[in-house]
Amino acid sequence: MAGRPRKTEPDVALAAAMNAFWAKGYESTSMSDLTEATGLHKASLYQTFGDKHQLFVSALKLYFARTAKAQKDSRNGEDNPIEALKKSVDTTIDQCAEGKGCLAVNSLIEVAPFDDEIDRILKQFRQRLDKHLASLVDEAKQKKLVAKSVDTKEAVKLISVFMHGLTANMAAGMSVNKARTLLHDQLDLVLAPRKKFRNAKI
Amino acid sequence: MAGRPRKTEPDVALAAAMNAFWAKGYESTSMSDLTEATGLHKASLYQTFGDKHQLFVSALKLYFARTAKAQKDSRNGEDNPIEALKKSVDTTIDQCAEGKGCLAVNSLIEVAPFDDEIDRILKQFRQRLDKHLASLVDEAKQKKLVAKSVDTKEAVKLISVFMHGLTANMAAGMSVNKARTLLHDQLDLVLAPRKKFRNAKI
DNA sequence: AAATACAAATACTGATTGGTAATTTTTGCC
DNA sequence: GGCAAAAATTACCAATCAGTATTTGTATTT
Repeated sequence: MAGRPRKTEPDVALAAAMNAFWAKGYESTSMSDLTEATGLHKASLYQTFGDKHQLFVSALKLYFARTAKAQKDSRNGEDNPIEALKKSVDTTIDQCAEGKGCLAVNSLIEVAPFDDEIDRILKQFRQRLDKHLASLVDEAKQKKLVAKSVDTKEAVKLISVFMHGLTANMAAGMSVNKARTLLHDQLDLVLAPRKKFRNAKI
Repeated sequence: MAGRPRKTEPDVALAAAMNAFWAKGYESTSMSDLTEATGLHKASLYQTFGDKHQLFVSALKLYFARTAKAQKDSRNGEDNPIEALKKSVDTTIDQCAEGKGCLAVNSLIEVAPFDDEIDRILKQFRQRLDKHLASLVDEAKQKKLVAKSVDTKEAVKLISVFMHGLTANMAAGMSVNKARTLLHDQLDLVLAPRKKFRNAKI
């Protein structure tokens, strides 16, 4: 019933592995990188988490759990759904600082195209985030903070795709400030009603 | 002065290598993948292009040369700068079809963070594309197709970052049609003048 | 104290990686 | 035909990869 005590709790090791994958991507993170990051020996990692791919799946799921929690928290004590939306996307941006980008977007490009399981997980993740944004936009429409002429689904897609682009740029060094400024411009554009410019033939 | 004839011209082999990197990324494309793609043996590749990294640099530069040419061509016989801009970004989207995404954006995430040379090349590339878009926006403003209240630099950034997001999604399977629709929505939003919604506290 | 349970740690595997050295083949020129 | 140039080809290298089998160490339970 008892045995040698763990030197590191599995969830702590998993968080460390997640950060390693986040920093270097899936392929480039070797098992030896992971042992260094977690402090666990290779054999222990296999014992605890299965192979490298299973470990990556677990790391992704942890990332999503944390992100989802951050999203929920950003709603706390915030009546204005627009402000809540702003806080929500801002925390996402903050999370991508230090040249790491977003683990989900990084994986979207690096591994999803060749890995059905990861592709499925990421798709589900994006859907959940989009749903969250959509509910905030809808609430804003109900409270007349956003014109009802704004198409919720379109608006959400324009925001989330833009954020994917931002995190891609942040992975390559775009500053948090620059990203936040652009994101706010985009929000302003998407959520404000617009009139067509009379000469524009777009 | 003469020797055994090449079985494949270097530029043909380079194009094949570029496609291989495009399809699988830098790390995941092994030398053996490259020999298969180019038809050249490993030693010949090293002889002709240097090591894997130099070959990747050459492949990136080819990608940029082709993209730049496509941009220029999209201007041919097009008076309206807005239409030219649309054609220009549309060709970029077309190029990213079939789940490959954009080689530049893929590399931005996968290799730029750990490779100063690639980072430099990609940065230069983005600057050149942004400049091209900016000149079209400016021309549109001069011809009163776009309101002069539109900030050119901001507009360009909102378009190009959005496109990065689009190509990331296309790498993971977003259809060309969906991407094009969203991109046109974004262009419409960015280039049309806007009025603030009175209740919006964004 | 002995048995049991469980994790750490070491040592190892075969396959694949990027990269080279040596050799063979095919051409043009004298 | 023979020489020289250049590319193709084969054979090879050390290092690293993901993954595993085995042993050692440390706790609880009886």
